[in-house]
Amino acid sequence: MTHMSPKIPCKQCPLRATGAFSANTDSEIEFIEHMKKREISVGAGSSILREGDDRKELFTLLSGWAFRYRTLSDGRRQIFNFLLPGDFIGLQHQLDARHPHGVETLTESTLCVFPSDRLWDLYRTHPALGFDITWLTANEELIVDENLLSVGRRSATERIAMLMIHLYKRAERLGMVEPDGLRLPLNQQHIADALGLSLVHTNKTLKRLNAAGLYTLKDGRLKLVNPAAMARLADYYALPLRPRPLI
Amino acid sequence: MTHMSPKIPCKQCPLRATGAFSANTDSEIEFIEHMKKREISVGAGSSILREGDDRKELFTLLSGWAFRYRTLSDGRRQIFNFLLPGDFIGLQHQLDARHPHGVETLTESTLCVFPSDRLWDLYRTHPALGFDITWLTANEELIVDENLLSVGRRSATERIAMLMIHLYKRAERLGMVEPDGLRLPLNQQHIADALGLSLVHTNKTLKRLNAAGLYTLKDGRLKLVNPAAMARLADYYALPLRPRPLI
DNA sequence: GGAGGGCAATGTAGTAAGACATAGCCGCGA
DNA sequence: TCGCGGCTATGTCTTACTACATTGCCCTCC
Repeated sequence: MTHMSPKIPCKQCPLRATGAFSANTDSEIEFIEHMKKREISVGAGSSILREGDDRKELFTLLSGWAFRYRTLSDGRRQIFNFLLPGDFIGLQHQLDARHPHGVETLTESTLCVFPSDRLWDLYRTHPALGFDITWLTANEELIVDENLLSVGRRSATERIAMLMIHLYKRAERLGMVEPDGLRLPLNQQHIADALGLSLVHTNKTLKRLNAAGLYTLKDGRLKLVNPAAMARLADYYALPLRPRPLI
Repeated sequence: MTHMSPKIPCKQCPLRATGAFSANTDSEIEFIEHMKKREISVGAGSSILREGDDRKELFTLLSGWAFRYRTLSDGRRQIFNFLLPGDFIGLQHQLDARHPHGVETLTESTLCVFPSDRLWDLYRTHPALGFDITWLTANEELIVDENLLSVGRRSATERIAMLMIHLYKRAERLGMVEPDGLRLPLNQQHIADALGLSLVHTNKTLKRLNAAGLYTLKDGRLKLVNPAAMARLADYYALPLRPRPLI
């Protein structure tokens, strides 16, 4: 399932070509490339990190979709966030001997793997990269805040509208939206677990939103028919599009 | 309401005396002290940051309680987290021109104020402090994750149990628990807004937990009668007690 | 071609939680 | 001493959401 891939040189990183990420100096990119231990490719539904793991590694999702979650001891699961290319994984690990959450892929994915014991070197020799890592962490927190607002205070309909528009915008920025829509690899159980809803209620609410003509979903391709109405429904406020760091 | 206080030298910071925080070198403490622009004291219910603010400042809560929240345009409010002494405020601001959330005090509080344009200097000249800031950010995210798990997947009873034990443990670590219990400056509306519940339902659930003998709350003093039962109810997992950074 | 698994759709019934209204308590200030 | 505002308490009614059960569709695998 998991296997090593030939290591793509960071200088030719396909993500950097999208324009969504901020530039780095040659020295910084060399450092990242040197720190990058290997690259792995995994299938859909693979576990990258398990809850309670003590693996000391950091990852950058290079391609594919994944999600971060945690389960209660009786099996109830909450998805914290969905991960898209460029997202950084594993920092929480610094806080505890074990990983507080799990990470699982939704599609075939490739990931860059970094040993976490090089992290301190990174801060010491390239403070700008250290700053970038803080940025990425703060950004992740911002998204979780937003999800908490959804789950805590939005209705089921609003939550789904919010999730759709939010994922759509994030993917759009990475150039993942194609003419026939966005390939959305979530099933209804994922949506339910991300939004704190039951599977059945998610299904019914999705149908209602669909019947209202707000979106179409054919063969896993999502199209927002009326993004403005969707955004209004969700009380969505878009952050300005600025290049973001990439490690 | 807000007024400047005489600046406490960081070396004699009362928080450092609690033992809950990790040590810093003299040079680091000098840098922090130099970066600290001023100190402010505010009353209970003061707004430190408003949603949408464009103030470019960072804060450390030196004493008192506060909370971080956001409101939807129709007024529904979600509290993301409660802030205790030592918590760092304002980093999200780096991501956008405006502050995505508000911060309000629950008690009289004092805060250290740092200009955010010194932040880059901090990373450059004291990488270990940069690392600490990442740590604090990741830690905040961890707590929000936990809250999202509560609001998304725990029952009302479990949510309240979780909130109580979580706040209790955090406060305990800072030496804020006194023989007659912990001074808890939240009202039921705060609890409701943090847990995604209505005020009425919060009230009834509190009463039930109280009747079950799990806690007592007299004159704002919280005591956990049976912390183990509370923890079991909440499926609570405590992070190991390690010293944490302080800026 | 049939069995089986993963997923969406739908009906029914039950319940946890919300909405609304009201009342009591307490501290505070005029 | 009275009224007022902030907070907790409680009752009743409603509903959004969950739990459970079933059906149907589309794959894939033998």
